[in-house]
Amino acid sequence: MGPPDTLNMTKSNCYQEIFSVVSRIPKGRVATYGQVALLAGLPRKVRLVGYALSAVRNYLPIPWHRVVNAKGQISSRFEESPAEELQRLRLEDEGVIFDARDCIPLIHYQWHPEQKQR
DNA sequence: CAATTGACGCCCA
DNA sequence: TTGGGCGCCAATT
Repeated sequence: MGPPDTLNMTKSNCYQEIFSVVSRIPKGRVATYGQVALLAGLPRKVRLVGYALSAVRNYLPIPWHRVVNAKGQISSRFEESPAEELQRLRLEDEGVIFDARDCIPLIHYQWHPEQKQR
């Protein structure tokens, strides 16, 4: 079971695009699922983003924790998952502050890829 | 091959 | 303001 450093579980270009976008989110910033879908060129396939992220493995260098829903909250998994807690811890570790309603003020933390780094 | 399932987002009551 | 419902469509079973 060679731990692949490549996304060998990726079976489509959709996933590649999604992971590519997520990988560009800077530390300490967040992007919404809809935003990622848009940037990946998949305007209405918002749910596919969440689907793709669920396939991400821990050893893969993808900052999946920087993707939150449109309200700025950490999206609930199917069932209560430690991943949700981990996501919050990672974000706080990057300097993201949650408000009293467990929301991340997108007005302040949302990523704005002004110029595509090329 | 057909049905079900999502780590969502938007609309409307 | 908040909650419920529906649309999206690839992936999975």
